[in-house]
Amino acid sequence: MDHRSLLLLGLLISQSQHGYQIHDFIETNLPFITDMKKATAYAHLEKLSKGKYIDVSVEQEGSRPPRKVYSINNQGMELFYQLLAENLAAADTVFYEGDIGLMFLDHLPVEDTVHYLNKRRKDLEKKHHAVQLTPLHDTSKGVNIAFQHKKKMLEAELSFLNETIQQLKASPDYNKEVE
Amino acid sequence: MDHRSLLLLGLLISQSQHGYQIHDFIETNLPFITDMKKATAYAHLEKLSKGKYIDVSVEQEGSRPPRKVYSINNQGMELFYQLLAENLAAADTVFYEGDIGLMFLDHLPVEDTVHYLNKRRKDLEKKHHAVQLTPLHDTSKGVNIAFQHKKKMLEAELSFLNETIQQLKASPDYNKEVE
DNA sequence: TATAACATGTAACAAGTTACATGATTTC
DNA sequence: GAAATCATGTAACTTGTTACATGTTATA
Repeated sequence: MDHRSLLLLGLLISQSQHGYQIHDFIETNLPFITDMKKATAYAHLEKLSKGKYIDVSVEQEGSRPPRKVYSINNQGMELFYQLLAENLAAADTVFYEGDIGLMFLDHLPVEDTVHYLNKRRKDLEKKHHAVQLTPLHDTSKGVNIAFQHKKKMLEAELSFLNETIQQLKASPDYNKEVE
Repeated sequence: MDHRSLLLLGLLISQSQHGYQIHDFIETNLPFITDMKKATAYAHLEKLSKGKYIDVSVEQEGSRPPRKVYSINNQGMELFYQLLAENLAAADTVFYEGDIGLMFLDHLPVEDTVHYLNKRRKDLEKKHHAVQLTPLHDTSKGVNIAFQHKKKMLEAELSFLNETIQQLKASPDYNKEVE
């Protein structure tokens, strides 16, 4: 909730924008930070606007669909700083759905577990690769740090997975024939 | 969704249990794996029961409130293996809310950012400490691995935070007087 | 000429949480 | 005698997603 408003406000600081534009920016540039959907972005912008945190002005080019251009105002800046402080100061609790599968790997033959975890690793490598390739045309220090964080966490996942797979393969009841 | 059913089914394999008991177990033993709420657990158990994946029998001790004891059946075991395979094979996409704050740290004086991130670090250290202290009376290999994963991810967070704070402190416009 | 991109919005749906209701028993 | 624990459940609410409706303009 809060972090979505923070994101929208933050993006409006660098320039006034309309909803479509903001969502488009998020989708093409920040797919590793959030997957906020269009309808959600529009709804939040309207809510921020109703709360007087952002101002609206309707623009229109020719007979193209009119666009609502949002600009952050003083109240919005105050809210931004408040949300930013809260966000920076708190370590959000992250739950990993994948941990639940791990909990029950005793119920499978080691070979099967290794087979599935190898798939997980491939999946992960693809994601890691994608983050690597992200163009950082935005040279903002902060955005860079956020990307570094994301990359580091993916690498931790990858290193954990590799260790775990090795460990399982080293177990006495692992049948090497299946490879 | 899926991972919640997987968890409940998995816990029912080791023993038949009633909802209160299962939720109690989760709350006291798995606070780092999930924070599934009571109402959610009950609802999922009822859904699994309606889907014929688990059987119910009502027990009652004296005049205490009756309890619905759930047992996993063959259909449930099949579902369990299917959900387990899917869970193990997929790397779930994790978004870190904290990344959004990081993105905008350019908008604050470095000293403020450092101050907030130090708070974040304390918060994180507390969480890391708590995981460290978790009693692993359950000696299941899988549960252990899941906990190791959680621990490793927290350590990656911590290491990232330390590096980032150091980096910020090393920036030319960081004023050491404030410490 | 079809379809993708531009631009906004709404209604239905999905999933989970909060808060409460009920009522017995054990503990402070 | 009050409060916590045991045991289940429901209704209202929150948040976000999916899918669609609308209509123009650029592109294939």
